[in-house]
Amino acid sequence: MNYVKPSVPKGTRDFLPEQMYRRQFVLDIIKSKLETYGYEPLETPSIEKLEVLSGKYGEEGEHLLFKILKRGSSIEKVGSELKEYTVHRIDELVDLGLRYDLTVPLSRVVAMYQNEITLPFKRYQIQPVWRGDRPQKGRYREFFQCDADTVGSSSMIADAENICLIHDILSELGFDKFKIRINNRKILLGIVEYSDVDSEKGVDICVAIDKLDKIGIDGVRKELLNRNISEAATRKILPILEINGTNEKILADISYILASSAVGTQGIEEISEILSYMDDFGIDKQKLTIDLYLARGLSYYTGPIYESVVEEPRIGSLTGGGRYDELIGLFLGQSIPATGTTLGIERIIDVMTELDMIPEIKTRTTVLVTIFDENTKSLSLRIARDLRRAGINTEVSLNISQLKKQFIYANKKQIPFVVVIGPEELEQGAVTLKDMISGDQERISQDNLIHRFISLPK
RNA sequence: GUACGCGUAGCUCAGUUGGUUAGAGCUCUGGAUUGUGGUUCCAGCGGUCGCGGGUUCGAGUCCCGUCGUGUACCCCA
Repeated sequence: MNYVKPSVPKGTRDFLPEQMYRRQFVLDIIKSKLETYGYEPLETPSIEKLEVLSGKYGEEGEHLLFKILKRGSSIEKVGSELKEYTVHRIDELVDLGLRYDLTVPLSRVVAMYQNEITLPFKRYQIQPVWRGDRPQKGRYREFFQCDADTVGSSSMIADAENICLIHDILSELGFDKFKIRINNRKILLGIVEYSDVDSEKGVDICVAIDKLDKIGIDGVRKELLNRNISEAATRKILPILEINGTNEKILADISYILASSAVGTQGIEEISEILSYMDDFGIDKQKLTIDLYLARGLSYYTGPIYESVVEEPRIGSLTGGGRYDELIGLFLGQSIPATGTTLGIERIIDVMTELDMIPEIKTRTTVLVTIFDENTKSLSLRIARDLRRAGINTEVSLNISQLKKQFIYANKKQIPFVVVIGPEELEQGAVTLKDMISGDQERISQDNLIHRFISLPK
């Protein structure tokens, strides 16, 4: 027989029940923490008009956008009427794209529903996004993100809250060796000003210095020169990357260097304001590091930026975010300040799995009610009904087979209790309850069965 | 887009300088045990060696191509 060899597209995955329990464990913690901060849920479509997505993610991001071919008559016209067809404009073939992140859809929503939304608007959103790059460790083409954003406030309290939220979530999930790296795009602008380079080269400088961790100071030097940054500018930039010490010292040093840059100075003030709020929120200072070379890729950030990393295993950042005061303006004509963070759900799950931080759950079913034969079937179903009405997660055997088979099933799924109702039990008005973990079993009255489970700890 | 690695049973893999009929563990099915799983023992099912071509008396093994997959770069969660 001919059959299709089953497979899923590159970089996508199925989540079987066992994996779903792991995901739910993580997501449940994240959701409840989000709600303690007053963030509210939002969902948006998987597909967006291309004009909404385009031009928001920089050149590289544009490249990774999944674009969707027109469908129905518009694409048939292209395919059927002509044997050969030259595409003159991309929008002849394509007018939609798959969601690339959750920030742009949020911005669109805010711009569209101004009358329904009360500012400041704090929302969270947990949905898949798509990127057309090559999968590798911790990278997929379809993956879930969780974003928490505050729209409509330029207060640094909002930024501090975001950072605090990340700290709380990572702690609650069981991470202790993580760092939150903080910087400010305004400081980076200040550095560009200070180095007397054309402002167009600013992006190149940021991309180069962002790699410090990976390629070291000499690597950055080469990278800068490769990107046609002058020797003189490079000499001014590199010493800034070597600033280290406590957060206070770093701020003092950089503010001395950038004293003549208004924007740089403002960036520094914002960071120290955030740090003071973090103190009020009771966040361990050891977890926060100011990294003057942190740039982050997305082009829409305008102010404080931050990401969190774990030392082991090396997998890149777990979360990333920042302030984007101009993005919503692209949909509105007037700017609305906003700041937010993205939690990389997949990476968090991958890391927690690797570090064995997620309890293994094979099933949430508490009890399997077996069926002995045709005569006892009805009673088994009634017992299952009673258990379910009492709120006990109950599975009932669907096939009448040897008890052995039914026990094997319970064992495989790690269902902790099995109820047997055979001819003897039927006659006595009893059931046999077996504890699959200890192996103990006892015969109890049908009335007592439910009480037995209700007294169990969940 | 660039570079490198890997494709052998459902899964994880072994397979010598190219040489008879391609192996193991796990899984699965049946039995030892017709009212009881997880341990043990016995038996069994399961392979176009990714695909196509080439070299050779002979290819799982060597060469070329192709597809899939993984890793690194770029970039990013």
